[in-house]
Amino acid sequence: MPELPEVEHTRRTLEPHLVGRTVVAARLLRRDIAVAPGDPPGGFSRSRTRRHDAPRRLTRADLLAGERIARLDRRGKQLAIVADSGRALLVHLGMTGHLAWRPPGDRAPAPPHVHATWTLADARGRDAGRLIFRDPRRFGGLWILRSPEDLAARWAALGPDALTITPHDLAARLAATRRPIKAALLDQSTIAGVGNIYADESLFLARIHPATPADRLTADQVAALAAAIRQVLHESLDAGGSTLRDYLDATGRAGAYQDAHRVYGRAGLPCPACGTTLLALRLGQRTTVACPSCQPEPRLPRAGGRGRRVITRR
DNA sequence: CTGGTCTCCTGATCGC
DNA sequence: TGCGATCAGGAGACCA
Repeated sequence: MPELPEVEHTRRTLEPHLVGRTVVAARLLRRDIAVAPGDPPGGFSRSRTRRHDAPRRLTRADLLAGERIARLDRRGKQLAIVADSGRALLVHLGMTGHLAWRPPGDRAPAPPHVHATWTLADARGRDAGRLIFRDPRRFGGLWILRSPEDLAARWAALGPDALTITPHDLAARLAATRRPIKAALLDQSTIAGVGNIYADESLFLARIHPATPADRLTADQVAALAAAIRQVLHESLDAGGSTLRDYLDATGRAGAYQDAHRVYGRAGLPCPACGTTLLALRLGQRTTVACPSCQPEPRLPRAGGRGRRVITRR
């Protein structure tokens, strides 16, 4: 669900309620949403072949119980809750994950699919509410990190953050791959934070066809794309993110950027720039919407004289 | 190595 | 109204 703007907006709405607070109790209601050091890659329950591996035991401190929260960091779509001790919890929201802060004395019944909760206290030990992690579809999860080095190691696998991407950095990443630009943008090791919505929105603004091989973009196109990515992400952040179905920030408010989408979810409707009917394509297993007029198909030399269609119309 | 496909899971929506 | 098929904002595993 959430891409960079939604995660960053969650971070900002969570920050005043978490930083400086102490976790007095943590509850993990489903062990299989947490990944600890020593668990198989991706989590003990997330790999079919290793499904039956025994989970490692978790300590109270692994879930930050007894720890004071120093700050909230974000890289791409990942949010890190970092304690004074250097321990951290890395949160992936996946498609339907949600972090919510509930005030002290909140009596609302717990919704279904809550997988973890943290009880907070302020510096004087008074009740400071609770943090709740909910994720119906369970594509998200928690990564337990025991040191700043653990966090640095995980983030080393991510590309540069999309919110501040420069043409220079983007060009370097894109030159290394022949995949369609849309697929490259969705790969978090290329650039961190762009998902299906903002990939389509950025490519439209930059007037680039989503099937264009990444290494064939001109310098001008890469510069336009970097600017478009930053623009779209900032616009969305200013609007509190996009709420298609599930997304709410940490205080329960929906975003408004879905009303400003130029192409995402608008196949069959007129292009906002030229009026041509927007087309839906299937690219990298993901629905992709583009304007056939504003984003013309790249002219490619046919390797060996045999053309191969990269795009399938739906 | 690279890049394409499958899969994990729940729930909303649509067509019949 | 009921029911099955299809589709979702992500990303790791697996395969050629």
